[in-house]
Amino acid sequence: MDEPINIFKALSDATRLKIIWLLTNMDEKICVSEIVEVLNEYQYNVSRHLKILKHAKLVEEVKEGKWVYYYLTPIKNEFRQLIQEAIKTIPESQMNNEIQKCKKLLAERHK
Amino acid sequence: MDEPINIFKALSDATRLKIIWLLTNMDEKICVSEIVEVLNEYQYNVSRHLKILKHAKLVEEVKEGKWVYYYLTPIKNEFRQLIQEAIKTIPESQMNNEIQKCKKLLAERHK
DNA sequence: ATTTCATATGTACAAAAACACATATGTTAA
DNA sequence: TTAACATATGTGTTTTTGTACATATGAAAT
Repeated sequence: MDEPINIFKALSDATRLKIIWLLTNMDEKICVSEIVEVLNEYQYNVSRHLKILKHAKLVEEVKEGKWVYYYLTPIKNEFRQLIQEAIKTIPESQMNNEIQKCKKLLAERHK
Repeated sequence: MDEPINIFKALSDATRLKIIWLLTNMDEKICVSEIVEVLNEYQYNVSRHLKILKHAKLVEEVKEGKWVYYYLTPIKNEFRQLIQEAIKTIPESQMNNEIQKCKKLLAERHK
């Protein structure tokens, strides 16, 4: 019962849900400063929210030089699977311009 | 974005998740006093939690004499559908004895 | 009509969560 | 080695959420 509650709690905040939504839809790992820019949120808040998501085992991190990249924890149970699918159904339109912003950022990154 | 957040928030409390879990697994409408007895929670707390679930549009109510029965709001979108399925995967074992208690109660009701 | 039962809610308080500012840590670049 | 950058965290404050007690409302039973 605790695992689902922690997951629901982690997803019940706009910033955190947006982060998960981004990771889900970008299908790529994203670093803190990119999230900060895309969501237009303070860096310290993003870091704190990421910590909560990590604690709920929704994301994991990998350090590369100065950057810390976050990505969705690989799915290992049906509950997580269904939650992920539910998040996928949240339409892009509800993310306003965040998604375009993020796409642009990631595109530049690959140059 | 708000609808999913409200749903996640509604489900991120043990009492509320248990109520939804019961309604999901009993597949029957349940009245407040039954929930109170099964979950061994104060009546006023159960009422308040039900109000939050109603506000998140997860449940609806129907009044029958002295009793108010609550039931899952009929599913009308994919998001809700997937969330419901996710809740279904939460194993009975994690509900301790609540489920047996509830089955007993409902059985007696039909006599 | 009064009591009893089922449910809801006002109010006060406590606990938890979110936020802001400053600052620390660690890494790369100059 | 110093400066600049990326990220994390300590601390204080505000906001939100959950809980408890008392009480209100409304329906059924006596």
